[in-house]
Amino acid sequence: MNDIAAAALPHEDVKKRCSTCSLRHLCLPLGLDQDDIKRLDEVITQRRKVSAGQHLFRVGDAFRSLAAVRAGFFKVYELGADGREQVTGFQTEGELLGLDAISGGVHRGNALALVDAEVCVIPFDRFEDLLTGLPGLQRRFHAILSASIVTSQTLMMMLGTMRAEHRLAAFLLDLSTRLGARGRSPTLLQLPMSREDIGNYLGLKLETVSRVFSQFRREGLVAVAGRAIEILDIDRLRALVSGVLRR
Amino acid sequence: MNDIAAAALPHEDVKKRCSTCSLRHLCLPLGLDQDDIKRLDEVITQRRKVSAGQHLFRVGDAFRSLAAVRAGFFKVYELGADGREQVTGFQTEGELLGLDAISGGVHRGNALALVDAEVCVIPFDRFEDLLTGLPGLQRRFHAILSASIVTSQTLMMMLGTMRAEHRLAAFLLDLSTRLGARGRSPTLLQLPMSREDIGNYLGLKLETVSRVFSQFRREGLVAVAGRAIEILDIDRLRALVSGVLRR
DNA sequence: ATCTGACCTTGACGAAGATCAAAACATACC
DNA sequence: GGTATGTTTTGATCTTCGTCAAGGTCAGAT
Repeated sequence: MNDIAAAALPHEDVKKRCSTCSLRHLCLPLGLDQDDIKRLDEVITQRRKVSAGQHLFRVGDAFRSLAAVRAGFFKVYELGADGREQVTGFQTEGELLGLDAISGGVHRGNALALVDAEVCVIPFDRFEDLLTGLPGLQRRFHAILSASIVTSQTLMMMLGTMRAEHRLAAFLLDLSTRLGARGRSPTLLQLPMSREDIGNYLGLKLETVSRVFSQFRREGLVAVAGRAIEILDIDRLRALVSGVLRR
Repeated sequence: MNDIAAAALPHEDVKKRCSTCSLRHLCLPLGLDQDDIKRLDEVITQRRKVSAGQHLFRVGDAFRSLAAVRAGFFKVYELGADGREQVTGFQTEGELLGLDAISGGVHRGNALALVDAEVCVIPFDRFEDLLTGLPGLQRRFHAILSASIVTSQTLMMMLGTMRAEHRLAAFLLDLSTRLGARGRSPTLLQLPMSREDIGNYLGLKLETVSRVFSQFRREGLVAVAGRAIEILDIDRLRALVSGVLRR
């Protein structure tokens, strides 16, 4: 292979650019102009595949890069002093992993691929350097960090004030919205996580999650077939979350 | 008054600079060199007093500035669709308010002064401009945002997995640490918030908070006199949180 | 085809914490 | 001082969810 051939971008690489990525309206590049995205392309050059059941990172791993989910689904969870597990989030396409490790330089959670997944690697040092020259990207990054705080607070609200049925309803609606924004069906959900993972995320036991699913099924809110969930009455689910329906 | 006199900084203003602020080792300036802090001083020029019982901002207020708590104590809380309240945090000296409003441009929570308080106003546009020229400050700001995510996740863990006594113990220890870092007694706590606020923060009812306080008192962990709390056995409190003491 | 293991559902029971109620206590205001 | 008002403590009871246990379903391995 001669130099010119080596310099030419193989087909693979073209697809790996933010500029042409199908997720660019959801991910980091949202709202940036073409020039800024080109600069991003120079920094985000690496992709990494993570098979289902594999960890992308674990607690204590040194933090060098953020990861943007390109495909698949991750769960991020922490282990308490005595082994209690708390799932802090489920991340999918266009969402960032590792934000909590920026302070401290060490990963605080474990990121496990629930299905075969792929992430774009964002070397953080180079990324921070890039930010100083690109005010648009800086604003976008701060917005992402801030949105991540908002997400946590919403979950805190759920854990602190809601009953089991409200939590599960809110969970399904959130998932529905996020999948819808990614061009998937907002009513036909193929859950990548187990009842136990859901319960852990919502502060419930898996039996309770299962019971509430059954209750929703009896009430005609959803159809349940294992991890395949169909939302049948989204308005009533919404009413449940906003507390209009007390029972 | 002549020009020179006008240009000279009145005594008041000298005290209002980050460079000389007694909280600079806790607040935004942490880890910055003198030159960077001087640049901060140019942007953070305004202070605002907030009396006990007053709001610094409310849900829906336009977001223009972050606020750094200079003195006093705030509670930040959100109201759910049906009026459920969830306290998302208690902020004191050196801590920032309004981070969750960066994305969205609108405040997500209500910030209420629990005692007479004062904040330094950080106009966000000018602050973001400043960041692009000061990599050190940028790193510090990202660390603060990231740390805020970590704090939320810690609380999520508490709400999701811990029992009432563990939550209250963790709350007291957190407060003790933060007050200690601010040169106050880490064992003699004067709580600025009501039992209801504490309960709301921890996902408990005020009666439960009161009962757990009484239980701790009977067990010799703390002395309780209304809102004045003395931690008597910090080691046992710590053991409780880390799950060593199951009962 | 059947065995195996992981995951899900359902039931019975118990415990933690919420709710309801009343009294004690503190604080500010006449 | 005495009264009104808000906060905290404590008790009795009820609800929700967790725990324990058994059985069912499904996919992949043998």
